[in-house]
Order: sequence, then structure tokens, then C-alpha cells
Amino acid sequence: MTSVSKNPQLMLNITAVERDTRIGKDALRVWERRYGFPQPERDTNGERLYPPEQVERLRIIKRLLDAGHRPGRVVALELAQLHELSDALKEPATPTSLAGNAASLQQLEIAQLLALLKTHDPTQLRRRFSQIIMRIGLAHFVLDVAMPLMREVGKAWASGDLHIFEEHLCSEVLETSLRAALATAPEPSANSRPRILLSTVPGESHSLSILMAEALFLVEGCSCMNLGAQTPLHDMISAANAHRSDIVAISFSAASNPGHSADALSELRAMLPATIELWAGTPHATLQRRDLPGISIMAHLEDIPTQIQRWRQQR
Amino acid sequence: MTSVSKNPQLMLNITAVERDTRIGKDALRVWERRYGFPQPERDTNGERLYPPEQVERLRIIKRLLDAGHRPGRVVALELAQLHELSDALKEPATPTSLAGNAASLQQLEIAQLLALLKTHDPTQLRRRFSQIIMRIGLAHFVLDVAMPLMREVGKAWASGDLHIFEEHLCSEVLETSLRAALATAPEPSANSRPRILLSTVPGESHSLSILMAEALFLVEGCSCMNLGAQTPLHDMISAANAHRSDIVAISFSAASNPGHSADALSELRAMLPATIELWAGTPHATLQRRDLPGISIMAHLEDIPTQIQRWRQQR
DNA sequence: TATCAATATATGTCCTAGACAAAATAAATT
DNA sequence: AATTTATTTTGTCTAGGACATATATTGATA
Repeated sequence: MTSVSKNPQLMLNITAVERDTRIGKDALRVWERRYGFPQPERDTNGERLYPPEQVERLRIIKRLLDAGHRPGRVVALELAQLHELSDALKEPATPTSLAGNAASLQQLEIAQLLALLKTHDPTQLRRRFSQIIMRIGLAHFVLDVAMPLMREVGKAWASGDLHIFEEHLCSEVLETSLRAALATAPEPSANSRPRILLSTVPGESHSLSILMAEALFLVEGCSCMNLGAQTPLHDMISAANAHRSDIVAISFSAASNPGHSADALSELRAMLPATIELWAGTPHATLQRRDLPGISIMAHLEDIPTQIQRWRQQR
Repeated sequence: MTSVSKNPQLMLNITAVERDTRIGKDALRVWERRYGFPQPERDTNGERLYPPEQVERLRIIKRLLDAGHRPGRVVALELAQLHELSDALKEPATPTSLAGNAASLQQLEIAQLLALLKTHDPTQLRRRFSQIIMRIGLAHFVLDVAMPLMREVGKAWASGDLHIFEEHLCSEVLETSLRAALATAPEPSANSRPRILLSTVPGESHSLSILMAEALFLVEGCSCMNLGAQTPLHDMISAANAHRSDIVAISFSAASNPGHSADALSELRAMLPATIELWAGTPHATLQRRDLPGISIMAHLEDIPTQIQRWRQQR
């Protein structure tokens, strides 16, 4: 009898593993050499074939790496030990330091949304989002509900409490709700400033954050042109010129490589006219620390109103 | 005086070039060996540094490859010859064979939308889209306006008449309009069938086509769960189970690698229970020809209503 | 002359193994 | 305790060879 692990249909090649785990091919090969894991079998042509158990283990490892662990400490670990580390990540008894009533109410709201997410009913979830937008307004929705919710979803995923597909579902429904709100929002007058170009660099596919930024810019009365994710740098320049942008705003997710991000930003800064400001939003601490001349780095969406005010005063 | 091409700020490393041109690192290196182009300089560490002119040339080459040319014939070509080939791609005098009045009216509508796109005014464009949806309905909008428009935009890009950022802008505005329509559409009853899971495989980031598919499914009264782009295959299985899906619908863009697509589909089919149908939408001819057991391959969105009807009759 | 099978060419991606820069950690200094 | 300096860790680059798959060309058959 053929063992399940040897079912040729379920064995993945290195490209498939890279896509499924988001661990680069080079890294997969060098881990094998350095840490002895993974240890894929080989096909008739000598190419790596990863059994599903190893891919699953890699998936868990990637989660731990994203949470701050280092490869040398976790790659060679057994499944049981990996699970231990995953459990240790779970919310350490929620200190709930914010005694404020509003804060705890918000906590409750998020918890309810998480519970609703787990019922896997997109329609219900979307209806709830729309309700909240109606009640507290778009800006508060973005800052006090959408952002914290996605943060919680990310945490729940990191500790294994939520599937990736549930994160996808949440983003997707959120995106529809936000876009619906944007589409019905009053249009800014044609000559309202600043004019803002929004996008992400190629390789950064997370488009939800630019959408949230767009919502906040819109509320501040800016004229936005959102290009979606992954615009080639070269085209951002053309777009900024065509749009007569005052500001180019680029968003990065926590998953992005800080080195590459910094490179891309410098490259963009070098190509962009000096009169156009370059703003970068990133939750990544190492990128925030970095001093990139001519580039405003923002750690939180909350900074947007302040920065817009500054821009308007400077003109 | 430093020549522009040697401005170290504008020289790109191989990773940046891969991102900007979507030509893989391996391909860039092997082209250099086989065709003598590109010929990047080297930094102090011996790593490739591509001057902007070469990157621009690579960009044009990639466009021609996507349009059907083969590397051996175009990679080594001079800039002037590349431009000649680009020009040859432009619409050969539009035969307008469809004498139908409706068809020519539609042609006009598309042309007007293209003109509007070139004014780079997202608000205006969105308003126009909403108008059309109101006038002809969501299904007709998707099939007779959105699809042909994006096709034309793609063609215009291939022949150099449109920037990539204009394609991005068009997709983006279209997406907002579609989502706004989806959000306001009447919700299907809780027990309406078939239940459909929509997504794309990791690596395929084009999410507009699943959105259009979702619109058509919704109009047919199906219950949809859209996970957005790039769901790991493993999670599609979990999602299909959680959602109790009858059909998993995966979408591919013209840019996708047909070999990888086929691999991913087979892999998915192997993991998915036999009771759940697997549908794949792709404009790629080689993938359409391929015979993948247990997988329905659809060349056009128009096929959706028919296929839904078939499914309902079979139950 | 058209259609299909067989051969040949073209092309992307895999392989190995060594090297090095940037980031993170540990150690040593003020 | 706060900086600075050394050390380790880690991802990604390099080279040229190999091979499977996709496309083009040739040959055989109806």
C-alpha cells in the first residue's frame, strides 16, 4: 500500500512550496543545507519534491518567523515543539490596561466581529460593517474598527486560532464595505488640495491599507487617485505627473521586506520631482527607524490628519 | 560630468528589475548568456546593476513577449526595431465586421470610456460606470462593457498607447463600481444553491476577474464566498468545507503561466472532495486545450449562466 | 492539398556550492 | 545604563550545466 505521504499527486515541487509558504526558493534550499530541514524527496530528474507534512511544518515555521522568532532556533524543531511556541504566542491574559469605557466597548465590538467572521457568512458580515459605518462614520470606522479588527485577525492567525482563508474573507468583505462607502461619499471639489496618488510597490500585494488610507484622505477633503497594488515605480512617476499629484503615498504591510522597501522608496524619491512629497506608511519597526531623506515615514494611519494639516499650513 | 546612465541612484539590481519588468531573475541571467542582452554593469561586489535604458528596453521586450513574440527573435533587437514591432501590433484598421447596430453602439461606448480614462479623473470615470450599470444592469455591464473595456485597455497597453498606470486606474475604478453594485444588490436567500467559493491561486494577483465572476454568479442567484486573490491551495480546501461549497471557481489571467496553473489545478482537484466541482476560468489558449480530469475549464465569463443551469439540472 | 505524427529547436527553471552584505545578537567599552 | 564594537545569523547573489516543456518545423499519411 502506498503511504499517504508518497501520494505523487500531493507532493509539491519547490515553486509550489514557495507559493504556499511564501518562503523563497533560495531560502528553502539553504535551510536544507544548514539546518537539515526540510528534507524533500527527489523526482526522477533530481528535483525536490516536498511531502505535505513537511509543507505543513514549513507553514507553521513561517508563522513563527513572522511573529519574531529566528530561523536558526525554529527551523529544525519538531512538530510538538513548534506547537508549544505557537501556543506561547496567544494573548497573554489580555491586560486590558485601558480602563476607559469606550475602549472596552470597542474591544467588545471587535470580539463580536471576530465571532461573526467565524460563521463564514459574508453577507451578514458586510451588513454589520455597513451598520457600523453608518453609526460612527467612515473615519472612526477605519481607525477604531477596521484597523484593530485586522490586527486581531493577524494575531489570531499567528497563534493558529484562525485560518488564512478567514483572514482573506475578512479583508475581502471589509474591502467591499469600504469601497461601497467610498463610492457613495460626496466627491471633493475639482480643485481641492492636496492631490494624492496612492499605491504599493511591486511585490507588495496588500491593497487594503491603501484603501483605508484613501478613506481617511477623502474625509480630509483631498483628491485621491488610487492605482491599487503593485504599480511599477516607473509608472508611479508618470501617474504623479498626469494627476498633478502633491503627494505620493505608498503603503507597506508587515510582511514586506524592510530592505527592499527602503530600496524601492529611495529609488522612487530619486525619480520623483522634489516638489512632490513622498509618504510611506509601514508597521515595520526597522523601516520606521531608518532615516530616508525626503521621505515621510508614518507608523499609523492616525498620523494622516495631522500630516495633511501640516501640508496645508506649509502652502 | 556624470552621464545620466551612470547615476548610481537610478541603477537597479536584479531584484528590482524582476519586479519592474516581471521577468524572472533566472531568465534575466540566461538571456544575458544566450542573446547578449541585457548587459548590466557590476557593483563592487560583482552583482548586476542595470542602467535605466536597459530596463526600459526590457519593459518593451516584455510587452512584445506577452503579445506573442518569442524571446529569441526580440531580445537582441535594437530599440528602433522594437518600436517597429510595437507599432505593428496596433489595431489593423478595425474591420468592424459586426454590422449590428448594437455592436457598433457598444464600440462607441468603449471608445468613450477609453477617452475618459485618459483624462485621469477617477471620480468622473466611476460616475460613468455607475450610470451604465443603472442603465443596462449588472450582468450586461460586466459582459458587454467591463470585459471588452479591459480587453481594449490591454491591447492599448501592448501597443504602447496606454501606460500601465492607466490600466491600474481603470481596474481600480471598475473594482469600486462593481463592489458598490455588489454591496447594494439584493442578498440571495440563505439556502440558495449552488454555493460557490471564488479565489485565485497564489501568484495570480489579478482579482478583477473573480469580482466580475461573482457579479454574474450573484445575478444567477448563487451564494458566493469570495476570498480575493492568492489563497493558498490548502486553505481553499478548508474554506470550501466551512462554506459547504458546491463549486470552487478559480480564475487565471492571461499573464499566468499555463504550466503552473495546470499544476495548481490538479493539486487542488486531488485535495478537494469529489462531490465539489472545480471550475477554472482562463483566457489562455494552451490551458483551455489541456484535458484535466474533473475540472471544467471556461474560456469566457459568458459560459457562467449556462454552466449554472447545467449544475442545477444535474441535481 | 490538408491533417496529423515525429523530430528539432527554443526557452524557462532547476540544480550545486561558494560567497558576501545586511540584520540581529552578544560582548566590550565608556 | 547607554553606546560602540565584534560576532553570528541569514537571505540572496553568483556561475554554468542540465533538462522538461512549449513551440516550430519537417515528414508521412489520407
